[in-house]
Amino acid sequence: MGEVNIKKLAYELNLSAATVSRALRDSHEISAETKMRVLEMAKRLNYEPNPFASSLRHQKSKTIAVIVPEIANNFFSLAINGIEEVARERDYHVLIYQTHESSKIETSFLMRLLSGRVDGILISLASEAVDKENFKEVSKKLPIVFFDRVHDDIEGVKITTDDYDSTYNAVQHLVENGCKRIGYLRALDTLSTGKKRMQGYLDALKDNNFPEEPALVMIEGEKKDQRYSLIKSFIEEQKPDGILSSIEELAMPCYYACKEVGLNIPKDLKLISFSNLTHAELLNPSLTTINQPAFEIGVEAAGILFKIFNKRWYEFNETIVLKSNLIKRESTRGNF
Amino acid sequence: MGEVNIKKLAYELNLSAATVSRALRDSHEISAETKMRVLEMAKRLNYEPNPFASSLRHQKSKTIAVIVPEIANNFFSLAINGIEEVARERDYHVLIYQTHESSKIETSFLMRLLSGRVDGILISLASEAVDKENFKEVSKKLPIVFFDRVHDDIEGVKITTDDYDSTYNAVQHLVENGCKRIGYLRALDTLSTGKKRMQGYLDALKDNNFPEEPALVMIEGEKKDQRYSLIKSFIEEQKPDGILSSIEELAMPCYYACKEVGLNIPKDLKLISFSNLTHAELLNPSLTTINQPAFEIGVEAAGILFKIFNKRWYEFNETIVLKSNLIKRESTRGNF
DNA sequence: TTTATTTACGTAAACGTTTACGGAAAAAAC
DNA sequence: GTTTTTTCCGTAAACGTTTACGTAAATAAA
Repeated sequence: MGEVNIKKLAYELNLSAATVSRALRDSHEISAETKMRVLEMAKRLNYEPNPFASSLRHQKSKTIAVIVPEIANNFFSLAINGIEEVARERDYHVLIYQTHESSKIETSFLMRLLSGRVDGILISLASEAVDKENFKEVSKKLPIVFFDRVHDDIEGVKITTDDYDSTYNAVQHLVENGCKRIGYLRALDTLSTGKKRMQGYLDALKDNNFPEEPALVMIEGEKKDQRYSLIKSFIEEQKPDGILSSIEELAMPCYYACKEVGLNIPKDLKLISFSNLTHAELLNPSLTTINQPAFEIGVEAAGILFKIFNKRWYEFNETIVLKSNLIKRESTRGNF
Repeated sequence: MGEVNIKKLAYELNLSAATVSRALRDSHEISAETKMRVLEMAKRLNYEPNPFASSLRHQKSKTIAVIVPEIANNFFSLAINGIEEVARERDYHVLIYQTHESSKIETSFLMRLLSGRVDGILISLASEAVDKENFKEVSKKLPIVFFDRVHDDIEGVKITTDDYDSTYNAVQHLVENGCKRIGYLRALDTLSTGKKRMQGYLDALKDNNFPEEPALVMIEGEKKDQRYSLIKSFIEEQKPDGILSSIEELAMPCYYACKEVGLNIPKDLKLISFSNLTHAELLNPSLTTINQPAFEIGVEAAGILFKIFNKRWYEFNETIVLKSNLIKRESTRGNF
């Protein structure tokens, strides 16, 4: 720990600790000359205030927590990027936690954060079913902002994208390009994020007078290593001519599966997916994506959290919806 | 802040705060029965110890800082993933900071961390020239572990990959596949990480009796938005038949540039790059990569930091070198 | 001149936790 | 039965910072 503290400064300057403290915080009850002296000495001795003493006294930490399912994910790492930038501007610190989609881990993080270690939480929910009571408990004591992965049953401030419109428009795009059997790779189905994406898909089908066909919706199993084989048999059995994937992680295996099965994208099968892959353009074929403004979501989420800090936060209950971009590329090109 | 603290617990239990504290830490001088009572009450009242009070008292934070150039980067996000997992196992918290390659920001973070906010630092250096004195200053007070982006002139514990061998072998691979003019996209040249990569390239050329040709080394400019045009003119003017890129960010523009210029990868130009792209396999053509074990680097770096916590850390001065993988794919396939 | 106000600083308590020290009671040793 | 040891708990101080309160001196108002 830094050995130079306020007492040391005070001693060197022949002042009281109180005066030094006030001088450092530019209090009006300290003379300009004294302030000068204190500032200089502080600089000379490389004084850094002890954050724990401050936090203990102030009951605030100048720290926020970010809880996400995974860090190593194009969407979340971009969102964290945005969050970090906003936090840095305000001299806040960012703690980071990943749940690996486990609501048990998620809950344990939340409970630990009730200690006051952070002034607020930014969270993107794990896909596992959540305990709503928990969030009520936490949000009574701490401002929480939910982003992207949200749940309708949990009250609070939320930043999302236009999930329903995104899938609706994506299906529309597939229909326009001649798809007759549009499969949906479903994920996040415990969250409203997932439900809305699903609903957009369903409604678009209905509006195009497509028959209802539950088998065309592939539901992800428990284990990630089954994804590939699941998708492969889905393609072989259901023979879709278009696939809309609700997450990037399910779209990539489609490439491999199609190669394996001998299907050409987009000639035999058109593919479109939510994705924040930087180089979707360079894939073979380039992937038509629903691109979420991940960085902006992070900026927005952090921004609103700081707004909340300055007001009585429980008055907030809005949901901010940012628009995703449908970027049309080769994987959905041409008609059959 | 959590309203229930040790004093409250003590009051409810008719005990002193000291006894409660000791009971919670399972001290031997508290009877089994009292411990039970305390634990129960703590659970019932949802007691969470105030971390700032503890930290203030203990002079340690149970927190580590991770400083990286960018979070939204395949390599760094994976490394952070590894770090977070190790930290979680030990009930440590992870603060995250990004420098955007600016050594000024980097320094400012380091200085702020001297306050004792963290028990140790994991850092991957910004590519801008660094002030070594700064690090000496910091590392006198705080354990630092450097990973991947390291600097020989800065003493300390380091986790790197076999940068020299990686580029050496990559060049060898290009030579074996018939390349005669092998260009190098240089980056990180202020760091030993970059220097070693460069040296591996140079030595491999020499060992293959290639003439020295400085023009074949493209040096990155200041601005990132110039990358594409720089690379394009590099390819047009130097007409390399093989390119080795020292970072992923310089390899991707090659794809676009080749398309623009009308060169076929790998027929006209073979490409190989350091990269942690998850789906390098799916690029068009799939990219031959030098894949760094990013996750493991994170795990290793965090692991050694925790080892240091338990010993007198300034006795450590090792460099741990993990092996990268050369994954051969289409972008270097075939002979001319 | 007297009184009121302002300026500039010091004293001491508080934030919540931990721990050195002390001590009463119980248990063990003599 | 006395002494020593052990068990179990309380008191109080400390970590470094902040701030309510107090106050002496300087200035302004009367």
